[in-house]
This record gives sequence, C-alpha cells and structure tokens, in this order.
Amino acid sequence: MTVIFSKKCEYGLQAILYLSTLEREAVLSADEIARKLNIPKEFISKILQSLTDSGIVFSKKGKSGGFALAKDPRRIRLIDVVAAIDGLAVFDSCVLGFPNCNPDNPCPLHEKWGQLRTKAYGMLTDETIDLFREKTISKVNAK
Amino acid sequence: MTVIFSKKCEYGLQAILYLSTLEREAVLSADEIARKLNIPKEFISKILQSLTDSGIVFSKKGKSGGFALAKDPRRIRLIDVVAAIDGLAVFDSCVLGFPNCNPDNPCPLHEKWGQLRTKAYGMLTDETIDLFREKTISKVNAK
DNA sequence: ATTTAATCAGATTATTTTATCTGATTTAAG
DNA sequence: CTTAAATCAGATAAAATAATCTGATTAAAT
Repeated sequence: MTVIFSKKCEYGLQAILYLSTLEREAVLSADEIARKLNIPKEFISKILQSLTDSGIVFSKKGKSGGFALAKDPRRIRLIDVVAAIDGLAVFDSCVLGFPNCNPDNPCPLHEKWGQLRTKAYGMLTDETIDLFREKTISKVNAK
Repeated sequence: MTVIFSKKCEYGLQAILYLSTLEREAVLSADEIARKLNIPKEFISKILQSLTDSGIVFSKKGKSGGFALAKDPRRIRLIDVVAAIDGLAVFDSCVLGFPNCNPDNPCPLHEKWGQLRTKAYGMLTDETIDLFREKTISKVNAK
C-alpha cells in the first residue's frame, strides 16, 4: 500500500487540528480527543506525549488535565507536526529507493518527482494550523 | 516514517526500469536482477512473479530462464506498475485519514492536497518505462 | 536420460508499525 | 487527607510489511 503519512502522523495532525478549534486556555483530555476522532485512546496518548516533548503541545497533568496547543496556531506549521512525528527524510530521499540518486546522478524520476515534492513541502510549510480553525472536524470524521 | 511507495513497489519499479534497458528477447534471471539492484533475491522473485501475473512481465521457466518485459516499454506506464503492486487507493483517500472527507465535506487539506495528488497521478500516467531507457541504472545504484 | 539452473507456490520467519496494558506520578476536588 | 481523573513511562501484544526458506516443477544443456 502506498502511503503518504504514517498512521501516527495522520492521527497527530488530526489531533492538532482539533485542538486548534478550542478556546485558548482550555485543555482537552486524550480520552475526549480519542472519542471525538475515533482514534485508539492509548495510541493518541502516546502521540500527544511525543508532541508535548517536541514543544508543539502543552500538557496539564493530574485531574482535569489534558492537552492544548503550546503556541499560537498561526505559528504551528503543518510541516512542524510532520517533522516531529514522521521526520523529513521523505523530502530528501529517492522516490525509487536508489541509494545514490542525486542531482549529478539522477534516477529517471528525479526531476519530475522533485518538482512535486518541492510543491508538497512548500504547501506544508506555508500552511499553519490556524488556517483551518473554522472547519468542523466532526463533519469529516462522522462514522 | 513517511513513505511514498512501499518497498515492494520501489523494488518492482527498479526492476522494471532495469528490464527496460535490456535487448528485446533477452531475459534476465531474478538472481541477476537481485545482485544488480541490491535487492534480496527471494523478495524480488516474489515481486516479479506477481508482475508476471499482472501481465507486465513475461517469465521464461527452466534453465537459462528469467524475466523480460511483457510488452513494448512505451506501453508500460509507471502507474500500471504502482497499481499492480501498491494499488491506487492513495489517490482516492483523505491525506489526513478522515473517513468522511469528500468534495462536499472536505478536510482542511482537501483542496490543496488534491491538486498535488492529481499532478502526481498525471505524471505517473504520462510517463512510461521507455522514457528512461538511456539512464544508467548502475550509477544511481552503486553502493 | 540426467543434471543443472531457473521459475513457481506456499509456508515460515523477522522486522516494523500499530495498538494495548500496567503501574507510577501528578493534581484538582471533596 | 483521601479519592478520582488525568498524564507519563515502559513493557507487551497484534497486525502489517519485508524477507527467507523449502520443495515442486520446468526446460536447456550435457
């Protein structure tokens, strides 16, 4: 199966986008996020933990604790979330898997794929979490 | 880790491209392909078998047997190989993994990602194996 | 005919990714 | 102070992907 983001990254992006729709100051528990987005609770907990380590998410421990964005949504780029979870290797390695593919010694797809990849990277870099706040997460996630 | 094609698909594309550089009529054994491309022999054998079932590759059994393209390289599109190995689901599902994402109910990335995906699909559909025959596989694959 | 070198078919193993479990720690609230 | 509800940390389990093994069949070459 061809894949763009890992499941972990998909879930992480979903959660971040969801958190961006909340009031500032409010925290949401992993359990609530899991239920809202239909993500296994323990799995999204782990992902939120790692996003906390990366400084993208803030966590409040103890009773009535939970998670919130660590900074202004306008300052969290999609690429930051992807980098924190999946890393950026895909934007810097040969799409055909040839070990020595580089501009001086390109694989047959090097040029054309490179253009697409650059566009994708640019899009993820330009777009911040904030742009999507008005969208309703619930609709696209209904069972 | 973010990934575009599965390992299976990468290897399959590498092998097909390599086969396209051969003389018409010539067959190459799985073992030779494996050595040339640094792919586990048994693994590439399986992949070549499935590409044979898909009608992309022709196989000659018995001693001095091997594999060759089943048709003119100008008539094998990259997308055909991808479809045979990884399938095309990635070109028709939400990049964020939202189950109900569709044009009437789009996820925040629907529009922008859709454009990129269409371009990628178009590229894989336009390009055939033949275009790459002059490229030297060995160079991009050197250890 | 026999040997040899190849594909083919199906089972098995290894590795990675996804998901779950267990228990410790933290903190708000009664 | 005690309880309840949450994160946190690390181990474990399950599923998917990647890789390997075993033996059967095929066909060219001797």
